Amino acid sequence: MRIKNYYKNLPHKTIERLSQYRRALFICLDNGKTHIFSHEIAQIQHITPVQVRRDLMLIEYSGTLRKGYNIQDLIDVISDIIDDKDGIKAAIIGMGNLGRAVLKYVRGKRNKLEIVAGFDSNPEKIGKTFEGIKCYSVEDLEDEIKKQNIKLGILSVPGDKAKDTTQHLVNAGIKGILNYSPKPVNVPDGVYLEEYDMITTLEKVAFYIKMNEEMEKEASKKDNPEKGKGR
Amino acid sequence: MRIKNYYKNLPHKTIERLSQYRRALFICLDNGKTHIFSHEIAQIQHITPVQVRRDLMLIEYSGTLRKGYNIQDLIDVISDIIDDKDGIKAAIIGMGNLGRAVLKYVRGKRNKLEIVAGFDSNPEKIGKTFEGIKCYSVEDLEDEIKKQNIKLGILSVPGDKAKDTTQHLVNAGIKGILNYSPKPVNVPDGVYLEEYDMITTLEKVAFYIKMNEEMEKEASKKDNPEKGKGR
DNA sequence: TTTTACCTGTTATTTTATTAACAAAAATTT
DNA sequence: AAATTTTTGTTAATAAAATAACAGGTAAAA
Repeated sequence: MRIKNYYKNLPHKTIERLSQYRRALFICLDNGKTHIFSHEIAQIQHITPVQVRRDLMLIEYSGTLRKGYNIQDLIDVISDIIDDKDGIKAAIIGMGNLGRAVLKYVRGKRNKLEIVAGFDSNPEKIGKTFEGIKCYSVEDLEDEIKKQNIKLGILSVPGDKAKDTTQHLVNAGIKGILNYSPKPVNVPDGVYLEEYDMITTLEKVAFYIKMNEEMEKEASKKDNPEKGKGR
Repeated sequence: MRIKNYYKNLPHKTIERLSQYRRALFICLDNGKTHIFSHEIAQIQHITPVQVRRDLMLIEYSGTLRKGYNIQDLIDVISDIIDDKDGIKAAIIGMGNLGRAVLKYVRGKRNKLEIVAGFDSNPEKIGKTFEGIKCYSVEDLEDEIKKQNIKLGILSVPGDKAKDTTQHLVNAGIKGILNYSPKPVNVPDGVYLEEYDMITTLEKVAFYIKMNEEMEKEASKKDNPEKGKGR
C-alpha cells in the first residue's frame, strides 16, 4: 500500500527530475506517443535508465514490462506529487528582462503554478500588463501579496535591491522565494529559499572548457613522442 | 608543494562554490574589508564554515589564524584556478529577454569571460547593439563562432529552436554550451554541456511550499489535542 | 515449445558531498 | 605567565546520490 505522505522523504534531486520528466512527457504526449521506456526518458535527460527507474520506484509508479510507462498516467502521478491541488500563486518582483523572461517561460505550462502579479519600481512599467500579468508598484508589494494570497516570490531585481525586497516579501508572509538576483539573500525559518544564480553555472562551463583544453594539450604532448597511439 | 594541475580533481560543487565565494569577496573588498573569516563567507552563502574551509583546503589556500583570509589574495587564487588566463569568448544565441538578461548580468563582472557576440533570427534585432554587443543573424552563426574563436555558447532561444541551434554550435566547433532553453539538447563528447532550466527550480520551490504547508497542518492536528506544547 | 532478447523493479555497492570532531596555534584575558 | 578563547586545517564519520548487479517476467523469435 502507498504510505500516506511517503513523498515527503523523496530526495531533492528526485523532485527536480520529476519536474523534468513531466515536461519531457508532455512533449512526447504531444507527439502522439502513449508509452515510453526508461531508457528513452533517460536519453532526453542525459541520465541513466536506472536512475529513471529508481525515481519512479520511489514514487511507487509501475510501468508495464516490455511496454514501458504509460505517459499520461505517469504525468498524472507526478502531478499528484509535485503540484498543490489548489494551485500556488506566484509573483515576479522585478519586471526587467529577467522577470519577463521567466514570465514567458512559465506561461502556458501545464502546471498548477500561477503567476498572478508583477512588481517593479520603474513608473513606466507600473500599471502596464506583461503577458497578461499586471505590474504593480513595489510600494504595494506587501499589500498585494497578502490580498492575493501569493505564496511564491520570484526575485529578479538587481542585486542591490535583493535584500530589501526579500524583507518585504517575508513581512508579507511569503512561503517560498526563488532568488534569480545575483546576490544571496537571507530568510527566516519556515520560508523556503532557492538561490538560482546564472553566473555560477556560466563560470562553471568556462572552467570545464579551460580544463578540457589543458588536458587535450597535455595528452598530445604525451602522445607525440610515442607517435600518438591514443585516440 | 602544490601539485601541478591538482585542481583538475576538484569536486564539481567546489567549483561552483568558488565562483560564488569570489563574487562575495569582491563585494566585501568594495566595502573596504581586507580580511574575512570562514564563518562570514559561510553566512553569505548559507553554508557551514567547515565547508568553506574544506573548499579552501582543497585549493590549498591558507588563511591566517585568528585573522581569517586575505580577501584580495583569495580572489587571486580562485581566479587562477577557475579563469582561463587568456580569457574565454562567449556568444549569446537568442537575444530575447533571457539573452539580454544574461548579458546584463555578466557585463562588468570582473572575470575572464567575455561575451563578444549575440545572435538572433529576428531581422529587427540583427545589426543592433545590446549592452555594447553586436547582434548577428543566426545564419552567420557558424562563421562568426569560428572567426572570433568563440568557445562558449549561451543558448537562450525558444525550446523549438534549441536542437538546431545546438547542432550549428557543435558544427562550428564550440567547446561548451550553457543551455537556458526549456528543452534539453544533445552534444557529442568533448563539448561540455550544462542544462540550466528555470522551470525545474520554480516547481521545486512550489513543491516545498506545498509540503511545508501540509506538514504544518498535520502538526497542528497532532498538537491540538495535547494543548500545543510545541513551538 | 523452447529459447532468446528485452525491460522493469529492487537491493547492493560505490562514489560524491557534507558534517562532525579535534589538534594546533595565535591573540586575549585573568 | 597561565588559562581561555578563537579560528584555522585536517582527518574521520555520516549522509546523499548515483551506479551496478541481478532476479523475474513477458513478448517475440527460433
